[in-house]
Amino acid sequence: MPQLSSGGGDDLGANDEMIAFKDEGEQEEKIQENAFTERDLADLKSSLVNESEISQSPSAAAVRRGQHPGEQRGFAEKHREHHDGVSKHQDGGMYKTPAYAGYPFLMLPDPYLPNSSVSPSSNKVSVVQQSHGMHPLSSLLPYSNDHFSPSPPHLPTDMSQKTGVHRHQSQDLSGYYSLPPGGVGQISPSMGWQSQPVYPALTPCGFRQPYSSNLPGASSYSRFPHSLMLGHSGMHPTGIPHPAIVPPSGKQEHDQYDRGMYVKQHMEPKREKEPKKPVIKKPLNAFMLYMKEMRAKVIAECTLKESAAINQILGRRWHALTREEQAKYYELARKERQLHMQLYPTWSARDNYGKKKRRKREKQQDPNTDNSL
DNA sequence: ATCCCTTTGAAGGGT
DNA sequence: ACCCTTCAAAGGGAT
Repeated sequence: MPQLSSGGGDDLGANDEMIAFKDEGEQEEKIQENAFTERDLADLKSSLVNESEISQSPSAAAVRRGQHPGEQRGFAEKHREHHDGVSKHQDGGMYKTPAYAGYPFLMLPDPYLPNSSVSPSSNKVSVVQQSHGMHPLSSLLPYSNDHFSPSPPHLPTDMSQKTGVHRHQSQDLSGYYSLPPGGVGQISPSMGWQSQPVYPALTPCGFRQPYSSNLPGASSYSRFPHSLMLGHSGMHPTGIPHPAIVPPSGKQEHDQYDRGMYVKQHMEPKREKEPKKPVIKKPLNAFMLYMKEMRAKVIAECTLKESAAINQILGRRWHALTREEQAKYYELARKERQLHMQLYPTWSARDNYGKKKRRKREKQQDPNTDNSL
């Protein structure tokens, strides 16, 4: 699929090309597992937490994707092939599912808005956040805007008016991202959810539920904290506020749920403290975008809270997605990278190295004792 | 208060 | 080209 830029297309983003899945090799055995018995399902249900290696889901995914002969190829090839077959119909069945109850991109900082100058040289971008602004990328997705339209209570709906910025949702996205013509439109979900039963069939979550059902649930939906959707106090050196910019204090994701709260927390404390350089975070990859979107749904379905467990589910669901479904997120991620690159041309992922301490590095050193030398 | 966990993908550096 | 490491989100749990 061309526009996924297997090198071609745009030279901005790194190839979204999908390297073969880590567990792609497992698919051999998965083929044997095609006879996925109910007993397996039962086992899975009871031991999903640990069975990420067992990868039933990938097998399930294999079953779904296995409709095509060349199932064991790398994902890039799969994508390529799939996009050859795409563009049949645009009804986007999958997107109609309530699972996509609105996409975070619908609310974005001005830099992402059509009329906002994305050019790094412009400082005129309003810092005020739009509540019902439409992300240019959102046009990529059939997510109905009205899923998000009832603007969250904590986000004043007239904010856009304050900014004096009007957005033209109908404007051509490619204009903002310098995308190759047709790059956007080519993403067309075709297969829809008809083949979705894999996971949902298992259980809504296919997961053991260690928690009682007193979860925030629906409230989680109202705060879709996409990195691109909410404003921050972070400011790009150019003056352009960008969600990727996080105040040195970090923890942006927790604060951004409620802008009011965010402001409150950041107005008084250490005002005169030397303004350390804001951290520009990495653009989200396809899976991260998918997680952001689906996390709330999984939480609601599975009454889970632990992100580690949720992420396991999301990881399996990710593999269970059809190529078309995944392609949507790959494309979004590609555009995020493009935008990120436009906003912060000099930024490097390396800039954030060491910001998270060392984490598991030493952990990995432990098991293998050869590091002891 | 900080780090871990857990997932996939992107990116950078080393070989 | 390939391999390894780190980070991106998330939030409960552990330290």
